[in-house]
Amino acid sequence: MIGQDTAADGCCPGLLTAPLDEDASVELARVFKALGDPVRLRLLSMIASRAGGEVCVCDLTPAFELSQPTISHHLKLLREAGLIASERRGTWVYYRPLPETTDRLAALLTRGAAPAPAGARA
Amino acid sequence: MIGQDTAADGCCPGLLTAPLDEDASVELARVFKALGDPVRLRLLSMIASRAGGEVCVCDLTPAFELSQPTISHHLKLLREAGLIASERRGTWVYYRPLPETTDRLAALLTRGAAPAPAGARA
DNA sequence: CTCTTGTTTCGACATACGTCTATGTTGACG
DNA sequence: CGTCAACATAGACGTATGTCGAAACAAGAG
Repeated sequence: MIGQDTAADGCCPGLLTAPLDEDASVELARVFKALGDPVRLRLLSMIASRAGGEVCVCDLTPAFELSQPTISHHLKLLREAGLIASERRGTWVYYRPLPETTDRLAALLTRGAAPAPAGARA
Repeated sequence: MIGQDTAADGCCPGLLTAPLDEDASVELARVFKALGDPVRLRLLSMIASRAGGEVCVCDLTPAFELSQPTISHHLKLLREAGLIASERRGTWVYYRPLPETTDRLAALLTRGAAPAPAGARA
């Protein structure tokens, strides 16, 4: 839901080398804003550290002193930012990381990155 | 102003491999929150693209359709997040990037980074 | 079908955030 | 000293965000 298909993305040259297009800044800010909360940061971290497997909400909730709806709300924001994905299996919902998005951010924040040389838009 | 000297930082193992300490998440969220606004993202981008030199506010303000105090406010947030630094020279104030912070973020978002193998704290 | 458990959605509310105008502060120049 | 220009700060205002409790939804068990 970020910029996987927005052609005017300007994602690749990196944030630190070119002045960053206005549309791109809006898209990008959406993702950074999703990371701009301690709870969401910890949630993402907990989910991503299980790089192969998934985590169900029932495992995440007790780690915080917050109500279950609040955790669910934060997970929704992370999902809408394209940072995680969810899948329901039986009674439980399992969350897993979407590394492409964090990879993209890491590349953007890396100096002189220019990660995708030729039109590697996919 | 982020975590250059907070010992309980946990900055190094990377966000995606270990569950991320609670204090660290607060510090880190502060930086991401600073990036979670299109205007600040563009400001940082404009400043960082002058990697060697500086930019004065008078060059930044006209690029946006916002009042000068608003730009000043955003610059202050970026400064408090440790992403940029400012220096007054005569009438003008020049801003320059602080790459250490963005480097740190990039490392945190990189999978399997683990840049500091053994207890390389500081 | 009903009941129980896990999860999401819905309103409501307090606080934080982005923006503005007005005012201060700092330095250059007569 | 007075005035002007560049930035910063202060206060105000509307909107967004984080949180909750209550209710709705989904799926398995009896």
